[in-house]
Amino acid sequence: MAKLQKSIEKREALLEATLNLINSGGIQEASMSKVAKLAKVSPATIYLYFENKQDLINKLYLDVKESFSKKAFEGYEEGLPVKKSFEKIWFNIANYKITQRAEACFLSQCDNAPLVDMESRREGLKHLQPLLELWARGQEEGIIKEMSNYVLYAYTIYPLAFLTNTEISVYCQLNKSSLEEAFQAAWDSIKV
Amino acid sequence: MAKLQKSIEKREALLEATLNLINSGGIQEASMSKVAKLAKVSPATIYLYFENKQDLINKLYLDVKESFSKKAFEGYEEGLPVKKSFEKIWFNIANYKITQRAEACFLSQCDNAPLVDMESRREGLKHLQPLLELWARGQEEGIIKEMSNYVLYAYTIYPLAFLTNTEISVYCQLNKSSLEEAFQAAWDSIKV
Amino acid sequence: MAKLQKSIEKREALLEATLNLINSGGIQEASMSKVAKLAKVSPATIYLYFENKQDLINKLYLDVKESFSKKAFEGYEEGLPVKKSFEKIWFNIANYKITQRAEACFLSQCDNAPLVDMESRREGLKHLQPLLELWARGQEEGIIKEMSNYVLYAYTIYPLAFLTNTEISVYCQLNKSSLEEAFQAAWDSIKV
Amino acid sequence: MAKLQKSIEKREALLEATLNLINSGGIQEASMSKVAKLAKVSPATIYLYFENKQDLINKLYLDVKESFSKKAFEGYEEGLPVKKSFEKIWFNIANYKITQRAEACFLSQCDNAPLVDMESRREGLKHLQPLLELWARGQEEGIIKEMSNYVLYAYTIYPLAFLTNTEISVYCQLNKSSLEEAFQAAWDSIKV
DNA sequence: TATGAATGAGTATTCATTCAT
DNA sequence: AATGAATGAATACTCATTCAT
Repeated sequence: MAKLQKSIEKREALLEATLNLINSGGIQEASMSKVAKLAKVSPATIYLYFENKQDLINKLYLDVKESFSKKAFEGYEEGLPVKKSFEKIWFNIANYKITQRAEACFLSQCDNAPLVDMESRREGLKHLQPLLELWARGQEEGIIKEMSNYVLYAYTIYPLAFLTNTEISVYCQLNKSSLEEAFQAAWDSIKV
Repeated sequence: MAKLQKSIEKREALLEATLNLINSGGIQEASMSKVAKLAKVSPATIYLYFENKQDLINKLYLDVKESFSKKAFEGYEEGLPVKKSFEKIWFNIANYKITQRAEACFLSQCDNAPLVDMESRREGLKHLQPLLELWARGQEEGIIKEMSNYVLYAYTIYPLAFLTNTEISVYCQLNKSSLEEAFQAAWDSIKV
Repeated sequence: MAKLQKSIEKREALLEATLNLINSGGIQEASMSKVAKLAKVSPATIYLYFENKQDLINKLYLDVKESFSKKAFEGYEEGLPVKKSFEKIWFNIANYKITQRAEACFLSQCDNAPLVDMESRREGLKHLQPLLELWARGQEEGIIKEMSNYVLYAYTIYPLAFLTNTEISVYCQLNKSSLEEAFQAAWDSIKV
Repeated sequence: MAKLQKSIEKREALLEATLNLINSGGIQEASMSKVAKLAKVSPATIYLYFENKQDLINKLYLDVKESFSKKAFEGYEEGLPVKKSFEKIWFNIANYKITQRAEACFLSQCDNAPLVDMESRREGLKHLQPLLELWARGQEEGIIKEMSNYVLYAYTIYPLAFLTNTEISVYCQLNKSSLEEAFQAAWDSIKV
């Protein structure tokens, strides 16, 4: 009860502290003692919750990745037409990236720098499965180009990482209309 | 002469060593002494060529960014039609990312993690100017959608980073036909 | 009863765990948490049975020393002739060192490194009293050289520590005949 | 010259500091930072001279072992009669153990606790070769009992470790006559 | 009695940087 | 211009011990 609750809270405080530190200064700034200080625990306490630094980062990655996918497929039902479904998912993701900027940036960092180990990476990829299936259906129906999943992803989802990037978002704020624009570009790139 | 030449070579050896170390293990693996060892100089020598570690990385970034832009606009002439020109530049970039994978990955890492300071980042962006002008021309001519440069970039150039990514490229090798496919997607996303 | 029994068992499990850890890796490997884990209790539990780490080691020393002396004087009766008695004790000790190698090695470690505090050391020495008295008798009878107890010990009992040492025993296995040999050497060194 | 000299002195200061710390409190008291402080250098400096802590201790062991053997065989000539030669070596060793008590105790600690790795141990044993050869000669001549080297060592050299032990030497000071006594015991134990 | 969680002080080691030569 | 040696401060991680339950 109270104890378990506190334990969970501490774990989450540690993950959050790590996320924030990595986000603002890269791993180089996310030393275990800084993480501890920010989470208001002793350095030794971290090791009650995580095996070591790599484990802490891996777990953070999986944690964030899961929260991301939950949002991504929120309200998604398999029965709807492909474009409608895709639109739903795309906006879900865009929304996540805009509102949970810290998490989104962290994921980008993980995708482009060797922060996370291969196994966690592979684990993290699984979450996308429903989207891949949707694309397959679109291709069967002749709506979506016959391109590999990687290319489809590169032209529809990946660009969002750029647009919601901390640096970029300063100059290029995504409002409702520019978001519609971006979706149109995404769809145009893959639709037949 | 010989002396100056040697000096230049040493500087380049240092930059290359840094690039390789960062690429294979992130900044965490690129300690000054490792850089020195890999470049076969004394740690103290690095400080004759660079102010400090941050400066070394900034200079490396600018260096790579410049080599990248040189390739990107190689053979590009302003007179040609917009699509032809864009195609030229796009394939140049794709080519660079495929053949100079190390450099490309390093740039991705810099774009997504706080390795490089803001000033260098801004400096690095300048190189894209000709492409932005080309897009402006395309928009005047009514060929390219009226979207911000950021969006145009996100849907045409940025996806290449994903497709040539070390991890991804294992599963998704870009041969001639899939590259054509990818270009088509890029163009479809921004053409009117 | 059952409860007391369990308590005693736990104490012994702790002592045994400590012995094994120290034996295989020195005190450096015998951290309180490792001891706890090996004895299958919580670290905090150790402090119910022992004041602190030093106390744990002291108590272990005294414990082992006592078990050692029990064996050493097993079957020893004061009435028998000096040589016979000495032989009995010597073989008792040799036997202990061979069969209880772990305990023997631990004692050697304690005798040569500052693991145990002075008081426990002094306490441990008391157990030898009967042997010292036997020697005194031997000297009175003119059978044993008039040397200090320390020298007598050094040439009769102490060598056994070397011969049963973990490292040495690999190369030099003590069988019945070599044991006889060794006893002869011991006796020759002190007999008049 | 001056530089090399200073370097050698620093290395020796480190070895000496380690020796003293281990001697007075065991390895547990010989932390790298304490060693550094006692040797009046920065902790980082240790790593310019030794790979890591284990290496530091191994090197110290070999160093001391070498100085020990040098003394042990000082003035020893192969031509002399076996007993004379043995006497020479025995008193050399006794002398070393009495005058260089710190070194002697350290060696004892190494022989009885897992401080030093196996390879260094093996390396250290080589130094005894001349003594083993002397014994072999004594056995050929029918002067020394046909016992294994280990037993011969256990009854002649090893007892010295006990007698010169820090604790023991307080109660049992080895003066000239008691030393003669001890030698006699050693010889009696192995002579035919 | 017994514990899991917690911790400040400590561990071995590496860091970016400087300095005498 | 170039270096090897040096370092204080930092690194990830572990320790012996305590405490609320």
